[in-house]
Amino acid sequence: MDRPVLPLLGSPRAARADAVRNRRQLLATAREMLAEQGVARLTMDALAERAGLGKGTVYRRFGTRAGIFQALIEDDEHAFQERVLSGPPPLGPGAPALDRLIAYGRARAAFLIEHREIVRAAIDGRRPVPAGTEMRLSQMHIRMLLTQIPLDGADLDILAVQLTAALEAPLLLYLSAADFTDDALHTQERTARGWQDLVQRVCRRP
Amino acid sequence: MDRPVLPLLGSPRAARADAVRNRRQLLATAREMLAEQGVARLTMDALAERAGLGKGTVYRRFGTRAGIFQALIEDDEHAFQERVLSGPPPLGPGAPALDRLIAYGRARAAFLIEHREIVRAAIDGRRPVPAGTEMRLSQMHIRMLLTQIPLDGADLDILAVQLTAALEAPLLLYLSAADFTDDALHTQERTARGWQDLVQRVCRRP
DNA sequence: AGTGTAAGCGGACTTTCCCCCGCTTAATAT
DNA sequence: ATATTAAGCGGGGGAAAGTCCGCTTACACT
Repeated sequence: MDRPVLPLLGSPRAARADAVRNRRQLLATAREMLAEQGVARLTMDALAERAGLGKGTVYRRFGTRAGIFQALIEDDEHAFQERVLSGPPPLGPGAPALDRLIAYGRARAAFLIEHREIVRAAIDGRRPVPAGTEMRLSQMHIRMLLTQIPLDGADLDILAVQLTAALEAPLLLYLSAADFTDDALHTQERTARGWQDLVQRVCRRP
Repeated sequence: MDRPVLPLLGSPRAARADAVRNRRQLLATAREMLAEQGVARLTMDALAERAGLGKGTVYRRFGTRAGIFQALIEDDEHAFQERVLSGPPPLGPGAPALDRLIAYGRARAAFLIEHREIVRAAIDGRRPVPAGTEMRLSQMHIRMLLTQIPLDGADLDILAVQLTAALEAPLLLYLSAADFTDDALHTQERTARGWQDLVQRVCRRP
């Protein structure tokens, strides 16, 4: 019997059990090594060996070294998105869109500072401002909120990209600089205030 | 190009002739290889060999692989900054600050698209080099223009960082995506319009 | 259960980045 | 001119990223 030529959308194939297991194992091991030895010691070879797997498997699962850190962040990001999508206002639904936008910036700044070690490692090897998938979620959320605010004649797609970058830029700049330790909270707060000021300016009517 | 070192405050020493010569030689060779063989073939070893110099010299001059691309951009950037600082209005001095800001965004977008190949290579770099120098100039200029616009109670440093990132984000996002070729001008124009809209919103009075 | 097959796995191999450090040389002082 | 010295130079080498491809195995369909 001929097998279906095109699998229907969303069912290309179930992920194999060993693949899922190995992915989990690698992420867990990566977190251990990160906590114990810091970012620098987390090499692909060391990770593979400590996880008891082959190097090829690490690459199959994450593609690049930066991919590991992105995966780690996305992992944590799930809980964060949960709060954003269905938590209490003003972050979650129920508050005016502008308030949610401001709250989102504040929460996002806190999130990035809280995970600064991993974030730093993730941007260390890749794109400066737009940093992969994590940013895509931010962008989508911001765009969604923007649709609920009257902004005559604005290009929402561009505006969402601009605002997402504007939100993260001060933090990424800070994290890119070497030796951040003490004034993290100060940067976080200043970023949050700057964000609030920016979106209020952008969204107010003339 | 001469090194952009500030000779003002107690210059410790003049740059050595051979150092300057080698730097020029390396940049020229890098441009050749870039044009002939594309980005991927431009390795530190290959560059050194073709330039007839040692690997150590390449590393000494540019620090990292990404540093080469940054140096190439800065080279071109010099002419650009010339126009910005002392060219005709509205880009150069003489026009209202808001108009200059808008003109700057448009010119910057054109510049980045024009040099898209190199910019892309610089983005792909592995590690942050001395600093994102290219961006710093943008930031300083934008901040300078902002001081000439009444913006009550804004944190100018943060705002400059935010706007710089907002300006470049759409372009960098586009350049990060693989296979850009045809719709470059479209992206450029859309970015320029988006920038104009953004700064007008930010700078208008309530 | 048996079987076909696509996906996953592993680890040796290649590439290339970046560091190191003894030797050389240009700029300056005597 | 000669001596001094700090900066520059070179290329070997370690280390880690990323690739390749034959072997293995989980899953789906009889």
